[in-house]
Amino acid sequence: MHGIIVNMTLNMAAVTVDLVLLTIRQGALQVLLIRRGIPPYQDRWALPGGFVLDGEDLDAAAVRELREETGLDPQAGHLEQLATYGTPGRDPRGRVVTVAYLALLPDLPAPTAGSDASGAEWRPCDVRDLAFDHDRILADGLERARAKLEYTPLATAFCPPEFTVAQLREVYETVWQTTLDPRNFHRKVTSAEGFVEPTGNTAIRDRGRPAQLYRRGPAALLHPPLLRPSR
Amino acid sequence: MHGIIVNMTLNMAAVTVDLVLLTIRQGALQVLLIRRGIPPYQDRWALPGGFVLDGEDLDAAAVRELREETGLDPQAGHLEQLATYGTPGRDPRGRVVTVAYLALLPDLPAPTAGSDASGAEWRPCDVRDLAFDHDRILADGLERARAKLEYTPLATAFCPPEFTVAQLREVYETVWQTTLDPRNFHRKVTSAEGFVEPTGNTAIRDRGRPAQLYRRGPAALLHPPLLRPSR
DNA sequence: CCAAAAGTGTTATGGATACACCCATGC
DNA sequence: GCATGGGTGTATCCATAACACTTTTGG
Repeated sequence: MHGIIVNMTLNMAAVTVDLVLLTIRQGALQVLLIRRGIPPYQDRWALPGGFVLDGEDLDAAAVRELREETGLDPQAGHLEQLATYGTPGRDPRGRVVTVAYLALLPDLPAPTAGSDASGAEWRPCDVRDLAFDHDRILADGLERARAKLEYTPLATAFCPPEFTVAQLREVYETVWQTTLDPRNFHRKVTSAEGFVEPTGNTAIRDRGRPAQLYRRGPAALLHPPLLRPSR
Repeated sequence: MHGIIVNMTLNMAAVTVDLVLLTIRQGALQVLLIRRGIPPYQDRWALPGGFVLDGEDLDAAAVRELREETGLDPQAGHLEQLATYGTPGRDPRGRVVTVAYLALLPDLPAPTAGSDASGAEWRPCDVRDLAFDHDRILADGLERARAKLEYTPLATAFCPPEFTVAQLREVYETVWQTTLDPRNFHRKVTSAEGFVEPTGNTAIRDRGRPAQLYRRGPAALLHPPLLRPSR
């Protein structure tokens, strides 16, 4: 049994979590990035992340990093494991295996308040030339987010606790880079079982008819799904 | 820079890959398991797996383990990363982070031929009480497989190079534990762009009309998808 | 009244289901 | 011919897309 432990030490790696934190700000899908202050990849943008601590679960490490970077609870949005990246040489300092997590978050009222890492910034999600293999991780996260909006109610994770159907539609339009018919969208959303629940309140508007406010419903899957056009 | 390496050593973990190898044998969905010969979990069934070698990519480690266990190329079926499990204490010997892979494989003509691990056996996929957290990993793999049959052509990964529509239907019926209308299934499969291609050959049958043989088509996604009944 | 945005009704279309029916083989 | 499984045609239903239309507000 102890022989196994000795063997293990031959194949050890540092384990990190990296976060793809997505939000919708200024009408665009944005990702939280850190400007690296030290080599390797000094002065380059990178996904926030850090080491998994001794005795810490992977999910817990992701939640901790999320809190440190945004001050948010995962409850306010959505956090899930994305994929794991461990190609030798992905980190020039040695063997580092990183477990990437994807988070969908509402636009923060306090912009990056409580942020541990000064130098964190929301950037449009079409950035390139990130540090390490973070271009690839970001691309995988974006594709996962786009796909999940189809068959889950996770678009609500981008919204504040109360939101209008139009706000929810803007989420879909922003993430998918399309336009959707407001009338048909309204019907689909309000008739999909457990997607949204009316709060009874109405939104105040500059002009036009006030909109009903909704909160996220209990459904985990959308029936029927909302499919991307042109597929 | 070297200071970082020193910090890293505080958070090192052994990294393994574990495989959820699924196939359809004797009309049932089965998973390849190993009977453990040593502690911990001696004499318990476990998913096959092993350490990621020095300088070896995660995917490469999964492919290597697949070859060692089944003698198969991933090309014969389908292999993809499933998820990563690193809860402290999941392995009593120390901190072990495992990257799980999911493979869908045709029924092997040579039963476990070329297998490195004697003691490997195909078992019905409803087994319980596996070693470590392998119950959970297997459950995640099964759910992933069931979901993927809906919107990808991966059911063909369970089939030999040439197969009939009825064989393909049996895959769906076995994985989803339902029955499907043979007539409607035939139409959906043959009309879904790029799902299957006729080879021109026909299958020899004991009785009844001979069936056309097909091979897998080039499509990566099914349009339209094949949805599970009763959702 | 007008503009603007929310929300409803209506029709046409395409996929899914259910099932009647025909086809090709072994016996 | 008969049994058996492969494969096609067709009616009905339901979700969608397109869009005319009504409602509710601010100015």
